[in-house]
Formats: sequence, C-alpha cells, structure tokens
Amino acid sequence: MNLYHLRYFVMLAKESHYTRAAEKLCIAQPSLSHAIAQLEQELGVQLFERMGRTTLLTQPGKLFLAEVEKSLAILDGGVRAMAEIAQGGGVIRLGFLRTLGTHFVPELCAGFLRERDDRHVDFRFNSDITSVLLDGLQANEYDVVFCSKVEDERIEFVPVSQQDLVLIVPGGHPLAKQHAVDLADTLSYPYVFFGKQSGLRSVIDRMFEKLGAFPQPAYEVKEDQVIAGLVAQGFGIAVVPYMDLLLRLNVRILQISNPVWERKFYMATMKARNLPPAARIFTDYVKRTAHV
Amino acid sequence: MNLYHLRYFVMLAKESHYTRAAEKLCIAQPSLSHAIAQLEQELGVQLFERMGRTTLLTQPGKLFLAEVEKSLAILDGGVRAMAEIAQGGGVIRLGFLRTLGTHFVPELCAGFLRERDDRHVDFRFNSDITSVLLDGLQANEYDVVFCSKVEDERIEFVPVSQQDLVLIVPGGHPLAKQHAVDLADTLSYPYVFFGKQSGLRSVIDRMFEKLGAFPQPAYEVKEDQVIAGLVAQGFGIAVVPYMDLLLRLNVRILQISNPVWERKFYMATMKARNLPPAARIFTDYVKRTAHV
DNA sequence: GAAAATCATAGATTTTATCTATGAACTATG
DNA sequence: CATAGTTCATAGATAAAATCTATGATTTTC
Repeated sequence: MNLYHLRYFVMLAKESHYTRAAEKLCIAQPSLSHAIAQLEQELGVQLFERMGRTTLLTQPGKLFLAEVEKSLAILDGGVRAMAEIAQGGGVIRLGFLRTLGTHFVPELCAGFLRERDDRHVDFRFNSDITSVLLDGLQANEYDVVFCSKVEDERIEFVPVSQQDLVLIVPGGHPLAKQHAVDLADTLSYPYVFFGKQSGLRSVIDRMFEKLGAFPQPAYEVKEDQVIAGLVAQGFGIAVVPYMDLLLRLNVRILQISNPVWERKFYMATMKARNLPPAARIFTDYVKRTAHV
Repeated sequence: MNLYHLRYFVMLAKESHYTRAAEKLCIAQPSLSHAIAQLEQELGVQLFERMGRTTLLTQPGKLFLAEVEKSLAILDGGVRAMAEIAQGGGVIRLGFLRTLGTHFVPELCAGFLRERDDRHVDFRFNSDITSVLLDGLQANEYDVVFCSKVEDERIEFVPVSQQDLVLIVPGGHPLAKQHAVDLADTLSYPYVFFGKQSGLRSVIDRMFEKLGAFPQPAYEVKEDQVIAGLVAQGFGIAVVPYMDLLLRLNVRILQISNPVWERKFYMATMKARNLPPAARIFTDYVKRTAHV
C-alpha cells in the first residue's frame, strides 16, 4: 500500500467510475484498476462493487474512506506547513533578557515584519537570564537568543545593542561645561533616580558601590524619559541610558569616565545549527540593521 | 512522497541514528539516506541535523513528525478495521418487522454470537414495515432484512419463520375433539382476544372479516402467553400464533381450515450485492438454522 | 439484437526503490 | 596529533514496481 493507492481510492470513491476517475488522476484506466485491486487484496476487503453503470463503495469501503480522508487531510496539512516554512514562514523562537523586551526586541521584530509582510511569520517570545537562555539555545528551545556574552566555542555572538550610560545635567549646571566626568565629582548634587523596580536602578547602584559613596536622591521616577524631562527643568542630575530624545531637551550629556561601565548585548546562535529559513532571514536582518 | 518515506522518517526520528534505524527497518543504510534526502527535497525543508554522533530533528522536523504520526495512526486504524472486517468482524446492519423484534431476531442474533464468540461482531438493529425495509436494502442501508415477501427480481428471499395461527380451546370444550376447524363454526363461543394495540389483532380481525362475522370478545389481553393461560382455565377460546408453550397447557390446538391464513417471514438480501464477510457468514448461519 | 461503454487481464516498457561498493567527514583513542 | 573506527552520502548496478498499450469479457443502451 502506498500513498497513490489511497489517493486513487479517494478519487474513485468520489467519481464512482473507473474511466472518469482515471482521467481526473491523469493515469490510464488499467493502472487504476490494478491499484484498486492491489489495495483490496492487501486489505482483504472488497471496497467497491459494480452496481449497473456505476461503481459504488461497499459498507467497509465507506468506513475505510472516512479514515483515509482524515489521514490524508492531516498529512496534507503537515506538508503545507512545511511548504510555508520552506518559503520563510513559520515560527521563530526568540529568547532575550527582560531588559531587551521593552524596546529592543519588539522594535526589531516589528521592523522585520514590516519589511516582509508577505510571509506568515510568528514570533515566540521568552525572557530569562543569560545562562538559562544559552542553555535553552543549545537544547534547541530557541532559534535565536539576545543576551550577554559568555565565551563558548559553539555559539556565535554578534553585538547588536549597547546600553551607554551617561550623566545628564541641566543647561547652566556647574558641570555643564565638561564633556566627561568622574561620578565621584557629582555626589554633592541632587540626583533624579530610577525607581527601585527598574532593572537599571540596580546597575546604577552598583556603579556607585564601586565608588563607595552614594548621592542623595532628590526624586525617584520609573520612566527614563520622565527623568530626562525633570533634569531639563532643573530638578537634579541623573545617570540614564543614552537616547536620542536627550538631544532635543535642554540637558548636557556627559560621558562617564569613572567608574567604567559598559553593557553590550549580543545576538547568539548555534554555529553548528542550520536555522529554518525564517530564522535565518531574521538573523540576516538583525546583522544588517542592528549590528553595532 | 510515499508511505515508506513517512515510515522511514518516523523511525529515524525515533532512533536518531541512520544505521540503527535502517537495521530496524530491515533496509540498507543508503536506502534510508536516499529516502530521507528525497523527502527533505520534496518538502523543501531540512528535517534532520547531524549533531555530533547523533541525528536530531530540526524544529520543522518535529512539527512534521507530529502530523505524520497522527496521520499514520489514523491510517493504521483504518487498515486494522479492515482486517477485522476481513476476518468476519465488524457491523451487520439488520432491518426487520417489529413483530420479529421480540423473539425471532434477538434469538437468532444471540445464537449466532454464541456460535462464534471469537470475532467482534456488532449488530445494528432497525425495525420498520416491509416496503421501507426493502427500499433500505436496495439503498444499501441494510445488509440483511427480515420481512414479508414482495416480488422483486433483484432481491433474494429465503423463508425463515412462519406465524402459524391456531385455535386453542380448553380441554373438555365441545370443539376439543376436532383436529381442524372452520372459524365460522366457532363464532358462538366466547373469545379471548388480543388487545387492539397488538399487531396480531388486526391480522385476526381480517380473518373474521373474510368470514363476514365476528365472535363476541369475552376478554382482551396483550400477551399471547396470558391468552393461552386464560384459555387453559376455561375463560374462552382464542386464535393465537403457535408456540411451544401451548403443549404444556391444558389446551387443545386446532388447525384453522378456513379462512386460509398463512404468514411467512423471509430473509431478504440483494442478489447483486457481495455482502461483507460478517454478513455473509450471518446469512449462511440463518439459512442453516432458521430455514423453514 | 447490435453498438457502445466499461472494466479486467496480459505483456511490454519505463520508472523507481533498493542494494553493494566506496569515499568523505567526523569521533574516539592511544 | 595521528590513526582506527563510525557514520553517513554518493555512484552505479540490480531488482521491483507502476504505468502503459492492446485486447477481451461483460454489461448497458438504443
């Protein structure tokens, strides 16, 4: 028994007529006769019966037809899914740090989808810490992961994003003339801080830990853009990630010369793994647009 | 793509190892390699990936495997159902007159099942009037039908049961000495009748219609066995279908010489139709045991 | 009753699945 | 680091099979 036996069987059941069914199948009538005879012999059951001019299914034939149609429908569905994947559709399984889940990853994915609205691409999003993400990558739970770098021969890391922390001060502030500062020289000024829930708060706290001293927080705010707005209006100074918005506000942007702090993010993929087309196209897109 | 491609694919996915999978499939390793390569090319998707010493499914491969396994499970289920039918199992669709549904058909089927408890045979029971039953038989709604005879070239009728109507009278009744009677000679005696709901009541009514005269009903009872009991106790005489119970009661059984009334039941099957094995074995059983 | 249609059978041909032999790539081991 | 041992892919030969054409048997239709 082979797939063509089943397809012939279904067609004959539909047409109830050997010659007509054979024509629709684009085969000679004896080929169909032979195939059906083979199928009936293998099953040990008569599937058709010639009633006058038409060829009708027997009762067992009807039962078998129902199962065969269900079976073929599922198979064809699977084949269609593969065709979609072959054409760059399907699911791309992403893992990333929670930090990257608010802007970087969503914007990246939205941009990718905008560029190719013809294909059915679904993203699966999952955030975790770097070590777990990389374990998942190796276990083939993710196609692509965005995280920090951990040296590993088998993994390819491509830098895609960096979090530059800068000091912003209002125009006219005593520090405003400098291009770079040591944070130790800023401790006497009132600070606008990130709220304690923010992931950045702990990063900035660790910077001051390095100095062994903390400034006095004047305000605590959740949103980085709000912080920038407050600084522009003279409520204090602040350490924030660099963002283009800063250029349009009345703030001075100062590089932080000490403590040295750099946070880079990478796209990680398994070197040995051949990604499905959609994921491969996605990584190409990322390398093209987000490479830093 | 053919069924063997799918079966090879499933086995390789299970074993994650070409050589081992090929051994289990009882084919040479290059045959498996070739088949998988063919399948991947046709789908346009890489299904497996060599990771070190083992061969693992890709993500699309996992998706396809799930569909293929569902599809094959349904197909195999259908094939198994056919095997059961080929061995005389499966469903036998019976149609019959309601009259035959109380004793004849149930006892026939029970006897049949007792004779062959090895097979899975299910009966489907349906009762109706003869004309509808025979239409259903021709429309292949029934395999076998038990009903009255209606001349039709295409239908085979085999007599299987007859309803002999007899007159029963109490022992010592004036008619008790006779072997046969004309019902016209019984009109003066009180009768125990079937209730008006009974199918037999109308049959017996029509017998008296033929005579142009009705006896006076002393009692009306639903159950034929109760009628016999009442007659045995002298409550009247009665026309009833012959049954063995009568031999064990104090009643005389008289043949009815006039009006002539015969009610035969037949097993009807389509001459042109090749019945499924179970139904064929069943009709053989009926012909062997119930033929009259 | 003759013509037409339908399906099964038989034998030839083409396709294709499988096999053996061999080479390339990778693992494990001394 | 090199060598032996696995594992899989490739190539060409062989065996199996599906398909075709031709034809005959049966049934249907006019």
